[in-house]
Amino acid sequence: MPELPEVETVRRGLQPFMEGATIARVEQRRPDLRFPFPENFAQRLTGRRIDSLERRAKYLIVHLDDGLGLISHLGMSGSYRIEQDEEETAPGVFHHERSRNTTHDHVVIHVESKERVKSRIIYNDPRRFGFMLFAEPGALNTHKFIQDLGIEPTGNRLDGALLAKLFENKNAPLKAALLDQTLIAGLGNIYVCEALWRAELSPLRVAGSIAGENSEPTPMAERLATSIRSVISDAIAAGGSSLKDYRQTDGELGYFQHSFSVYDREGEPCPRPACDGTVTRIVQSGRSTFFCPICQH
DNA sequence: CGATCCACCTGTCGGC
DNA sequence: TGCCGACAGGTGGATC
Repeated sequence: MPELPEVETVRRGLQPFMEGATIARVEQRRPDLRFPFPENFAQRLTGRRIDSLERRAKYLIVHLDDGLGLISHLGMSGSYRIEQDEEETAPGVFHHERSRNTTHDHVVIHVESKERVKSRIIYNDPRRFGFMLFAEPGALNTHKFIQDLGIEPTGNRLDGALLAKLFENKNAPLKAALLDQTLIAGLGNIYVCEALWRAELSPLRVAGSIAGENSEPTPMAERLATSIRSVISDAIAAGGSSLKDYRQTDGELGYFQHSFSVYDREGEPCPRPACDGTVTRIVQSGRSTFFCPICQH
């Protein structure tokens, strides 16, 4: 599930428990996720204080007090949750906590805050497409998975002119160009579909066609840049999207899935006022694309 | 170099 | 019920 807004939601959920806290113990319950864990994974984390928690594209980066960076990617099905020891429950009072599936809890990080509050930060990932790696001190920006990432679609740096420049001479369809993490970093299948719908642009259109003749941004490039920024910002504000049983770190569901205009809405009427199109599903480079063939050109 | 495809996993859902 | 195939939020790495 996790695209940029979901990873940002996870970062915000973990931050109060991690920043300034000390790692007391790490349980690594299997040798690998998508990749093997680094040598001495648990040992190198144990005893460290956590300086800060950063997000870059869909990566979470935990900055430790010795300069080490823990790079965490959630893949398709990774999630974090927080657990704390419950208050003493009165005898005979049945505790109605939702039973949790702990089958795929692969890493448990035991932390203690400055106020001596103890928490467990648990990484769960059924499909194990996620991974955890180290960036050695000072080497984060030259890490092979980080160094080629493109511009963040948050803030206001991504405008029509920059987008036109990025897509200039690209023959790939817009859908593929928007998913290319070396151009724009953090968009995934859902938010690409949603941004293209907002911009009234077809996912099949050649990416280079939105760049102007002499690098002048076209109205299409301006619309797409605005749409990308708005859909990402709206999704972050809603706490991301919950698909399947994905939840935020506090167990709350994100709400943005209720705001999808086209994603996973095959056969429904196009929600654009005065458009009588039907949301259609096609497959592009092996993945579903949802769009309205009437209003998206 | 850039552009395309596949592999990596488990779980769920719909159809028969 | 049960079985089987299709599909799911991503992307590194192989291959052309």
